[in-house]
Amino acid sequence: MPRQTRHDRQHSLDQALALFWRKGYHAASLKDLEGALDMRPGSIYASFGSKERLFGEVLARYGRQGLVELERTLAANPSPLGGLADYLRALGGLRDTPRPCHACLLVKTLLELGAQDANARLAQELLDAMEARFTQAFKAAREAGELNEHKANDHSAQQPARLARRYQTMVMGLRAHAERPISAAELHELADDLADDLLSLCARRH
Amino acid sequence: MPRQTRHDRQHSLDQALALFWRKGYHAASLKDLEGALDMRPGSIYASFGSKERLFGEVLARYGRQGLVELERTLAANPSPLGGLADYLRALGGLRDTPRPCHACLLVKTLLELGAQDANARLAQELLDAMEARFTQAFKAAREAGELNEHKANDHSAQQPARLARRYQTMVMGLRAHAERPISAAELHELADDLADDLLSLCARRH
DNA sequence: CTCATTTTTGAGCGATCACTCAAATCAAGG
DNA sequence: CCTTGATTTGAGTGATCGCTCAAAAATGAG
Repeated sequence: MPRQTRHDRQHSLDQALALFWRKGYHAASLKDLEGALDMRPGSIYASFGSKERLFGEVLARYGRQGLVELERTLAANPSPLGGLADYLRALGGLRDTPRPCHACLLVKTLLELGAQDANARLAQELLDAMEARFTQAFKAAREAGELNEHKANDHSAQQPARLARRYQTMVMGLRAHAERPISAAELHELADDLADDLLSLCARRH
Repeated sequence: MPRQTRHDRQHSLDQALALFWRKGYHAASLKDLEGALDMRPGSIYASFGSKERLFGEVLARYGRQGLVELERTLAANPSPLGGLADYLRALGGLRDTPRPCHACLLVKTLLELGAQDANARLAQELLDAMEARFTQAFKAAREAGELNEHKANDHSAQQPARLARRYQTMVMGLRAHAERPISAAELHELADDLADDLLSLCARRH
């Protein structure tokens, strides 16, 4: 039988993720990858095909992890709307712990590579998946009676899909903001304010 | 006296802006710039010093234009809060007319270059200037009695500076969203919803 | 026109880019 | 142990990167 590989694929992907997340796709060179993965070019190409395909795998992994994290946060709160507020508040902690980067890799990729690139399209699909999960949560919130009922008709801005889009706008804006050199406390304040706004807008009295 | 230059500096900067805005800093090569500016390398370097410094001038120009546009929108509405809502709604038109890119160049730059880069720091300063202008507008709104008074004390989320930060979060998120392949109508809907949320949050009854 | 001065040109610089492949290395089977 | 076959290596590929500079072109003064 063939010898077993020296490198763990998942671990390599995590190392590549940290590098791409920090430096962006173009600025991360193969020399950088050699260092991050502790692999020589030949091994990298044997394992992943090309820088572009490696980045695609990294994106998919990142997106999957993000969805899992969202799912965990939502599951921890019996109230769907409360769960969404919790998720926003949790993003306020982005600067509490060291990270490769504070902004969302999917948004970074979408902005850096432009809408034509194959990996940017993958990033878009993953953002769509997040938005779909947000929509599902807002639907659950409506069914739980957590939304302002007199506004929740089919033509109002309180539709779950439209709420989800605004919610994602807040998440994207918050994470872009997190990349600016503001303090951890300021970021928490911003995230908490946004969470309060969400609750205020959805559940305010009529 | 010396011969006059064949190229208009401002026009060259506009061409460079379109290129950098569309492709990003790293992906825009000097070959691309030669085409966009209709100048050969020697002329480009004689005029602008380096790709990095040229990009810095482009950023400064973009930031100045953005501030002017904000000022114009705010001046067109006697109500400060209404002006801020108008500015959000106007961003909903980003997909109505062809553009090099729909996202904000300052955010693109901040995310692509990382917080250490000199030009990323310039982008941050320009974002700060925008946020400062937002704060000024919210202060004017408070003085005009357009904010929910019982919440506008010094420790509340209704402080102009905190409102401005949330407002900028919405703008950044909206413009990042604009880079996704959504229709012009959807983008208008999102922008209008965000504008309504802003009015709802600031001026809702108490 | 000639001259003086400045701008513009573009071939070409060294460095680095993503990537290849023949050879060396290593693990498992016999 | 040796053989087998997949894995790993790293020097080297051509292409492109940002950039330079001596020469050519262009302008205004006299």
